[in-house]
Amino acid sequence: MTRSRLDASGAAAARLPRGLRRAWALDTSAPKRGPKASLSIARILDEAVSVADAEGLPGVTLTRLAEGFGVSTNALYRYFDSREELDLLLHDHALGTPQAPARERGSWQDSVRAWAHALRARYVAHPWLFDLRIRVPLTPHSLAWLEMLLTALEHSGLDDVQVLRAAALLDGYVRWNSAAARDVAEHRASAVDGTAVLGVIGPLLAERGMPRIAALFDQGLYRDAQGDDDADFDYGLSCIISGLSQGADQR
Amino acid sequence: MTRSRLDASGAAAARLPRGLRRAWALDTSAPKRGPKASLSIARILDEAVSVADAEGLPGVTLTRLAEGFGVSTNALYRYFDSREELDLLLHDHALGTPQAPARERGSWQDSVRAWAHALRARYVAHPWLFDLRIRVPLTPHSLAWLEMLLTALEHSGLDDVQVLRAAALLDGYVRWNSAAARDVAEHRASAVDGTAVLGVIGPLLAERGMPRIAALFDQGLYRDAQGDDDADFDYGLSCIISGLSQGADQR
DNA sequence: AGGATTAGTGTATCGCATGCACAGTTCATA
DNA sequence: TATGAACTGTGCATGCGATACACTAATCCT
Repeated sequence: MTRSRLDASGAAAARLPRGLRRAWALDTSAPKRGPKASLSIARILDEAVSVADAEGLPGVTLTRLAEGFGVSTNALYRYFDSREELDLLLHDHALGTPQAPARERGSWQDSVRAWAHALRARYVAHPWLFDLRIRVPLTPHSLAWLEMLLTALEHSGLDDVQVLRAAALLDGYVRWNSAAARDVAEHRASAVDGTAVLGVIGPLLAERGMPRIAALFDQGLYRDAQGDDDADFDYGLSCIISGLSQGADQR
Repeated sequence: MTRSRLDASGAAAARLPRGLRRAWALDTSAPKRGPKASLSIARILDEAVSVADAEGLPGVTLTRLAEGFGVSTNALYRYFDSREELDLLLHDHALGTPQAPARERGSWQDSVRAWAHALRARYVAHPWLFDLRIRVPLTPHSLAWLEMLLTALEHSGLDDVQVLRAAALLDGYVRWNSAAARDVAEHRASAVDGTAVLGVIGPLLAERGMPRIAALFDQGLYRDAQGDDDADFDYGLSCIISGLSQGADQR
């Protein structure tokens, strides 16, 4: 994979990290000599997604993937340069293409709401996405989702800077909320029996100057809140949208 | 560290994961026989924080810590059971005690704002906290911060369920925003020169059906936004608080 | 004094990413 | 049509981090 494999935009693209080049499909030309590749990055990513969906990200190991394909571990390095790059591609791959641009009819608030629910669905489908530590995902699908959000915000009346901030806020909310919901759900399912934990910590709270949390624990709010994930999500989303609307009005 | 080392609350506490027991200082009694410990979990945590502050979390390695103390790696296992437990304790340790309860005077909105800024300051001081993957931090300091937030929300007029949701929303916002700001800052600083990346990707965006992001890139909004972290943070915070206020009014 | 406890050491293992040299393929060109 | 450059995949080896285990040494209760 030398410079010669780069297409037209190659000159500048050469300065991009390999992962981004691959993510944007900037290395187009297929090799002309040598054996045909038995795999493809796409197949590898599909497999990785399957494994991750089934066993979580820790199950996604180069060794594991290679076994799945019946090749040696190092063979995979023909398709990406490092585990880190694989992670980046995996992230973008699992995120997928956002659904068609928000419907024209309806308020921008509704569009944003729809966007948020759609993105959330992706995270629910691939909860391990949060275990991938992708700092700044300048990848096609990531940005495509952002583009959709910007579209939804187009008639919000917010100025450019505000739109950017709103997008960051909304995107962050969806991700954060989804991650938190997943963590809590897992905790409930796996912990040393969540009840036992609360049973011990609850009483401690009052002793240690945390009466309000203690009260919440007593009321069982920490426990019974389960299943209300959707309602929780909508509540926060409404808050944010309502806050944004107000900001837009005040301009 | 057998059952005999547990204090009064020991019977029930025995079901708690070791890490939580230690975090809540439920194992109080000191050993009566044997050599004196040359270290303490507190010293280890202090050291770990120093290393993490200086070199990031990857620098925090059992080997590294042990070297710092001049003991063997395995000696550390006398103070915690696993790396995972160390991480939990480290998280709680670095979070620290929240400052005194929000001032009495002022609106609840101001209290919340102050709380958010205070927590954010902690994350700015220890950016590696986000690299620690603590799912559900039922630890003293974590809950202490939550308690402060609940205090601030006490006169918000929100009902119990809403307060819990508001707390999750605000807490999540601070964490998410701080993490994102850190990631972007790091990216700008270290990337293959952020400019080069944008220079290549920017033109691609228009070609690939993302005109709005392309426009943002053109305007340099992605680049120039730097340094506005505080303003960005306040904008989002205001949105949320304003949204919460509205919800409270409508009740 | 003696044994139970506990701290710290040394050695070894395991999982995982990864570097390197090499063998086997395939095709463009001389 | 031979020949070698361009490629794919293999085997072997290394390094790092966490962690198990067996052992020595210290300390104190009885």
